[in-house]
Amino acid sequence: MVTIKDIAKKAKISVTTVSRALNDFDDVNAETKKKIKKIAKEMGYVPNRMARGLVKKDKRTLALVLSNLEKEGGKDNIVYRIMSGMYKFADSVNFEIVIFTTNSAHQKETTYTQFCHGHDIGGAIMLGIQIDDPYFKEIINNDIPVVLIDIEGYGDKVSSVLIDNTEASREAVEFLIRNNHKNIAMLTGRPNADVSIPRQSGYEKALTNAKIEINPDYIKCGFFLENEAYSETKKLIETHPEITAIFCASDMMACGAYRAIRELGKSIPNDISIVGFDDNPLAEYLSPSLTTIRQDFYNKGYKAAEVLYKMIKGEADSHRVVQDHKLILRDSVAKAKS
Amino acid sequence: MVTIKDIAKKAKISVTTVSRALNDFDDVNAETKKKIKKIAKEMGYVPNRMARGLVKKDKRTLALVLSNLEKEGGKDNIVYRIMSGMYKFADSVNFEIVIFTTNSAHQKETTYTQFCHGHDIGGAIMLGIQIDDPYFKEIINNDIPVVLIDIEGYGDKVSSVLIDNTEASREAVEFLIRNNHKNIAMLTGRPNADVSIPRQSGYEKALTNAKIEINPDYIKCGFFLENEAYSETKKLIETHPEITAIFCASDMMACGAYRAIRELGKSIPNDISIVGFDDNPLAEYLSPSLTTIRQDFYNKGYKAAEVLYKMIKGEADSHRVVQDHKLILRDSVAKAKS
DNA sequence: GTGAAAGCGCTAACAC
DNA sequence: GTGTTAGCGCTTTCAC
Repeated sequence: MVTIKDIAKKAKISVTTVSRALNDFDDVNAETKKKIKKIAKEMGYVPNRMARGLVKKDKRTLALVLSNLEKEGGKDNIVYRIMSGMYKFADSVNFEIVIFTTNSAHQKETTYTQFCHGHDIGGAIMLGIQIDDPYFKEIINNDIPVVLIDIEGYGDKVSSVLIDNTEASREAVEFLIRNNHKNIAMLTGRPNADVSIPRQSGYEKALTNAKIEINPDYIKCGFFLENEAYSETKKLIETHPEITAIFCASDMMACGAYRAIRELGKSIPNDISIVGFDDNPLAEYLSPSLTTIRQDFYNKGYKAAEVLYKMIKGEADSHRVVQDHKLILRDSVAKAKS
Repeated sequence: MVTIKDIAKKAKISVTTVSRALNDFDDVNAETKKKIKKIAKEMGYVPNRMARGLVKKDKRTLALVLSNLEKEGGKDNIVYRIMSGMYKFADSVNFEIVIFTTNSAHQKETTYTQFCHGHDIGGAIMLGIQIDDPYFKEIINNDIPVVLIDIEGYGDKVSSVLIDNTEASREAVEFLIRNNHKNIAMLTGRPNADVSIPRQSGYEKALTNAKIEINPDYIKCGFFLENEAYSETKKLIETHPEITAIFCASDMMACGAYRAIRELGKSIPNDISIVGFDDNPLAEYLSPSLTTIRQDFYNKGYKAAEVLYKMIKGEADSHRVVQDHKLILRDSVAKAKS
């Protein structure tokens, strides 16, 4: 492994000058600089991040805190897409990402704070964290900048990247209403997920705007889980056969609903229309293909990394980034028979 | 940030002893050790990985080399599941993983070797790399241990984790044959993917064993791509209406085949049976649900990390780890009409 | 413009 | 058992 010392020796010059040349300081002779850079290249020199990290205070590493990176890890590829975006940006500014995994249940002996100190972390992106997570408070109160994905947090070092969940849900449900549906049920997500509340508000708002009364019996919690959604849907349709449409706060729940409806011998969309949320890859392969709200997860990751970068650099304060969403029309919605 | 120096000061003892105590050396007084550990805990001491990494030669970091971590990144969650497994193991031995992304087309200025040196990498896991990748040779000839996923490589520092692709394919096609199919087509993967050859061999082997002649016209390359598979299937069925079954070397290609068959007004599995490969989450949600070969990707990642760990520790030489696979029976195969 | 020297936090000789 | 010293590869005062 070639070090600046080797270069110095070869160039018959001090390590100091080599260091300065390689870091493009102006107080070094143009000739010398050029020569040193050439030699460094020839010898295949690579700066050692550890050594540099040890002495410099400006951190070039981000932590990605992943909650519940579990065996099955959801059938979506949301985390993957967010990560792709993050890496894309991080790469472009030569930042590193190191992943710290946690789970709410079993606390590891290494805490988040310890992790950050041990790695000279400049900032962190949190994904999949929940509002009642023990980590949540710790992270928010930490002094290093944080970007939260899909969850709001307050503090001068805390930013959030999310979509307008209320608005998106409202659009989804309004689309159903425009298709003459009146008895519209909703499958909500985990109550401790920050997106669950606005998604439900959007649903309620749409109904209220259309002067449709909100029926609490129509609102069931599916915990973002397919199986939970399946059983809730089954109960829902059996007890309330008048329901003609269901808005699901995630595509995975829509999958569960599909299964329940099919088992009850009903047809989608003829008997019951469905709208999902996320546009996970499954959506277009279901039969019928699922009308849903699309989120750009790749861009979410990219933005999150960018916002974090700016906070670390001191170029930006904490703020909220609201991303666009889009209702994707497919085949799971039909006009309600009037 | 608290350092061993701080601890030393507080304990009125030298840094050396603190270091040794914290690292559980036996040549330090039990009393002292206990005291030091207590103080360290109280002060919330965390060893700085950089400082340690700088001075120790035993590397505790793995590189995960991800080829083509792209925007869309496939609709499967294979990479995600492999990663989950890797992190699980790495966590258990307190190893770190740092991700290096590459793509075949655009070479980054930082090469793999540079990356490894810059990070004091102990070993690397390669995912998604292809046999004709420029990186491939570089990596294989590098002196640091490598574990390849789904691709064979030779060298005394090179291990592979894979399934028996030939055998798996043979089983898949034999299942079709047992269902009276004789005119069985195959959609193969990218020719430069290492798994493509054995998967095709398995197909041919099954046919040969059953004394069915191999028809080259029945073998089409789908490049693991849905759209490619779609158009190839369409051509295939149009020109060879006698085909009653298609074996696809990936589930994504099966999706393409589904679409083509449906558009031709034929039914799955009544007119044409399909078997896929991977058991990606989509498989069970397709209509009809897809019979396919299941791979345990989580375990693949876990094993890969474990093998790498052992190589780094010098506890194992390079070797091949062959994982189990399983034919998952669903609804996309029917008995051929005789 | 360039170099000598100190030090980041830690570990590893070697002495005592 | 414990402390002293040196050094990992790099950056950064501060002289010259």
